Amino acid sequence: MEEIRRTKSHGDKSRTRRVRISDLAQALGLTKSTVSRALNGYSDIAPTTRARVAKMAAQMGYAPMPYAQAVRTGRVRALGLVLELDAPDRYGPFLADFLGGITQEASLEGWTLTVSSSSSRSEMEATVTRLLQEHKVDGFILPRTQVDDPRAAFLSAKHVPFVMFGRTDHGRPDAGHSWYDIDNAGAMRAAITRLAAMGHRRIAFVGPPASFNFALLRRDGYREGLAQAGLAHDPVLEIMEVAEREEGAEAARRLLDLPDPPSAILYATDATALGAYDVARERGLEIGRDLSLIGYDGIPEARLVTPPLTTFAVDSHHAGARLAALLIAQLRGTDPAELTELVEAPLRAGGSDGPPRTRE
Amino acid sequence: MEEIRRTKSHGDKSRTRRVRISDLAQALGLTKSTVSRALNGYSDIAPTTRARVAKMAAQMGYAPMPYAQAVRTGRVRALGLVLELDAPDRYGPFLADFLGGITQEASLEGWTLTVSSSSSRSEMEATVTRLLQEHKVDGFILPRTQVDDPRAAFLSAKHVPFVMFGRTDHGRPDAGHSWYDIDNAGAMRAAITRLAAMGHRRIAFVGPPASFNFALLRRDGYREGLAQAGLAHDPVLEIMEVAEREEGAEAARRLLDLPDPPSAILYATDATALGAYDVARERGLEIGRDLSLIGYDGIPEARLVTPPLTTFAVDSHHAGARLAALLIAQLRGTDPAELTELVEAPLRAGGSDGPPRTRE
DNA sequence: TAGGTTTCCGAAACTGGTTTCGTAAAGGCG
DNA sequence: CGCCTTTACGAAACCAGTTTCGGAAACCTA
Repeated sequence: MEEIRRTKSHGDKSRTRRVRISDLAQALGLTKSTVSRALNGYSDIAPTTRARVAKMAAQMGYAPMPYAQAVRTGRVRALGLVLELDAPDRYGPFLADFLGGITQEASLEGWTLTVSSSSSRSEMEATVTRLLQEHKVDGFILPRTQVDDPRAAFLSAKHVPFVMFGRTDHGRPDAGHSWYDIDNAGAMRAAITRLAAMGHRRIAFVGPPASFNFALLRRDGYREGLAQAGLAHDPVLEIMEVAEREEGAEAARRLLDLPDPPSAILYATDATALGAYDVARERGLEIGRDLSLIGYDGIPEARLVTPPLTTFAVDSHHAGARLAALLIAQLRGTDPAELTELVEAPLRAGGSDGPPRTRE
Repeated sequence: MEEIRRTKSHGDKSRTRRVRISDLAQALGLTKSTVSRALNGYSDIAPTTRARVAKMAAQMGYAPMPYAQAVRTGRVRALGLVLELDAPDRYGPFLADFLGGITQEASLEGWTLTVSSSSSRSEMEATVTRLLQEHKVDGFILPRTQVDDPRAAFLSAKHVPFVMFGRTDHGRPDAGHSWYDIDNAGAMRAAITRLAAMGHRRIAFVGPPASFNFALLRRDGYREGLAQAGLAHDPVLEIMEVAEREEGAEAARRLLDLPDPPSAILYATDATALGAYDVARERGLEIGRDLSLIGYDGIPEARLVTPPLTTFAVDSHHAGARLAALLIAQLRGTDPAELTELVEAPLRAGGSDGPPRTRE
């Protein structure tokens, strides 16, 4: 660390000086305390004065410096996001959209996003603690909520506002947290309903490792869909622990080699569903006729295969935007228990599903 | 906007009060000005006093509040990153690693990362301007540098420190900017050298649209590699404008249907190289024997195919970390012209390349 | 019209730091 | 040993805001 001589060179502050609240006050013939209260909506300012101040502020391009405000208020208008580096799929191709959604929404309200990362729980706690201690963020967005999420417990204990992407406990009454979630089970039910309406009677399901919360939710939706459609649940047609494209292909081979193979396969993720395309090519099966497929996620590649994969298009951008909006509302005083949103993932029909070829 | 009554409720500040510089000063029997100067390395503090202060600060867990410092210094120890939402590939699977690299390095130095996004140039300028005006960041990291990048020009004009991922002008003397880059051309040369050493004489190249800067760089590397190996450059073997897996497959078909087909194909991106696997399966070709392939990027999926794709593993995490380090160094006063780094992408050998099958 | 309220603004304290400036004490020199 | 520098710290101003408090003027009411 280099020594600092008595007179520290200050860098050239040649950029035109920004307008401060005192400049604004002087221009208006008021004191800065009045201007501050006018701008912050205090009730002891005359409406006419408030309007004058607002107008002049806009005219002079005045914008308060959040850091200076933070010294007094403790709020910096910054949202925090902690990425988990040990996430096996690196958040796939969705991270950019997700971040875009958060930042665009935050930007509209004059907030910003501070991101950090951690590769273990202890590191996460250290990171969060530092961000809070340094007053760099006002609240957190938690992606990838798990059942009984340690982050939620940690932040709750510290009375730090946060919103979760995904609910921690399903069915049970909420713990008063704020969340945004996509109806995974509902999408799977809708897929089964769709396939059953087309005439499919044996529909298989291929899902990710059961350690993922969403894997269980989607599997439950599959089973519920079968029940709704009046179809029996055959355990042979349900394969879990499938994460990669190649594993998805392997699952398809096993299913098609059954004595009574399914006519349709519902994949819990697009990435694994693409493996079925490889198998279809191997075996000369026409997807959408000989074998129907439906995926989930809406990854870009799903549109590019032939025929395009029918899937549920998760809108990461929208998720990010809503999460930001929910957190900002909470930071402005809304009760977190009121800030919950459950949305449906819309179906994006490709050509990968159709009526089963009638056996003759 | 709701009215604020005269006495604003302040939220429950029940969390134990943080130690302030004045607490520290009192505990030491010094004034806060002395403590501040001791902590910031001023030369007019006795070494013994400095040590005493440092020790007590550690003991009491004192950490200055960056926002309060910022009011006076104008520096907030925050790096800015502007994502471009219109990037066609959404930064692929690399964004999480890249962000992880930046934030981990920044965190070590006590800095944080503020990200924002834009979907057009004017939006980018507005976003950057707001971040600067609000003093939310001290400098920027620019991903995806293009030739003659408008962002660099914009920030230069405002005298805002920044580092670029990728050089703007190659060959020409630098404009005094700071950058980090991966030697694209060098990797392609190395690939050709490797294939030539294995005995390949006709090596094709499949590259992305020429509007991408890196596409041209990699193509140049291919050509240089051929020249170094003493091989002729056959324009028929060079296919550009290929971005997706399916297009990569199509390119492979065209090349293999030539009267004198190549024995090896160098793909500028892994995603497109995977298309050649589909073609090999179609035609019963054994990859690594009948057809050699080398890719570039090191995407996760490249390890999972059979045989694994030989590729150049770009280390996004490292790139992020180094960019953060370069920017922080610049913000601490180092001349940006001295802060440049060119790294090689290391080869990650799979089994997709080998000696050509001898024609008989 | 006197007396009590309200309304509305200014003055000043405050936030948590940094930096300038002044000066007492210690050290160097002849 | 006296004078001139250094050394090392304290006092106070400062940064850009917010918030508390007090009081003059305007508004009611009787």
